[in-house]
Amino acid sequence: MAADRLSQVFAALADPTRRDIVARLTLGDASVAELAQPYDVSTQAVSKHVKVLQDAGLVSRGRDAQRRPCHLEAEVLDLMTAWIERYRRAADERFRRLDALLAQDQNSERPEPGAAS
Amino acid sequence: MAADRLSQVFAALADPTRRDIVARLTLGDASVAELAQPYDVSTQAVSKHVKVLQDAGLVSRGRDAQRRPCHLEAEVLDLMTAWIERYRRAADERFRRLDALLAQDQNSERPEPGAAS
DNA sequence: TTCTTTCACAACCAATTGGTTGCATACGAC
DNA sequence: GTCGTATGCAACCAATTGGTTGTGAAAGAA
Repeated sequence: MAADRLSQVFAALADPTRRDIVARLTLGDASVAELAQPYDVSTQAVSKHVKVLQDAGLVSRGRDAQRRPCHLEAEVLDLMTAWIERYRRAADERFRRLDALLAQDQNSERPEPGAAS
Repeated sequence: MAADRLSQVFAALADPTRRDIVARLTLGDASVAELAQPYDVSTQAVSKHVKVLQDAGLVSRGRDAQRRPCHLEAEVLDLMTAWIERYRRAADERFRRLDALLAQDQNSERPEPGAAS
C-alpha cells in the first residue's frame, strides 16, 4: 500500500475495467451502482475498483443522500503525462544525436536530410 | 498474456524498477547485466523485468556477441499519451461546460446540473 | 576441445490481485 | 422506531506477480 503515487496511477490504469470507469466518469459523476451497470460483476467488485482509483487519487467521492458519487480528478493524469513526456523526449534527443553522429560518419557518402520530426 | 497492448504498457510501467530501466535506456542501450548493476537483485529478476517491457513492446533486443543489448522503443509511449490526453481533454471540456452552466445558473435559476447522462 | 560470460527457461515460493459472499453501516422513506 | 437502498468491510479463493535457485544454451577466449 506504500507504493509511490506514480506507480499507483499506472497500476490503476493497467486494468481495462478501471480505464473504462475513468472514461465513463469523464461524462459525469456516477455512483458505484451506476458504474457497475454495464458490467456483469458485482457492485462490490466495482467498489473495489473505485477504491483503487481513489487510492491513486484519480477519483474522489461525494455524498448525496445514500449515494456517494464518484468524481474524476483529472489533474492526476498530468503526473503520468509528465513522466512519459520526460523520457519520451530524452529518448528522442538521444536518437537525434545518434542520427547526427551517423550522418557525420557517412558525411562523404550520404548527406543527411533533416529527418528530425 | 492476452491482455491488450495498452494494459501491458500501463502494467509494465507500474513498477518503479521497470520505470527506472526505461529511464536508464533513454541514455543508451544496455545489457541485462549492466541494467542489473545498480540493484541488489539477481540478473534473472532483471531479465524478467526486461521480458515484461519486451512483451509490452517498450524494449527490443539486439545481439552483440554474447550480449543482447536492450533498446528502448519510445514510440509505444505515444499509445499511453494518446489515451491519457483523450480523457484528460474530455474531462476538461466537461468541467468547462459545467462551469458555464453554473455561471448561467447564477444568472437565472437552477436547471439540475447532474442530469447530463 | 574446454572454460567463461551472458542470458533464457523451468520450477518453486511468498505476496498481491480480482473476484466472490456475507454482514454491518449510513441515509432517507415509512 | 422499522424497512429498503447504497455502500463499505472482512473473509475467503483462484490466478497472477516478483522474487529465488538451478540448469543449460550461445558465443567468444584459452
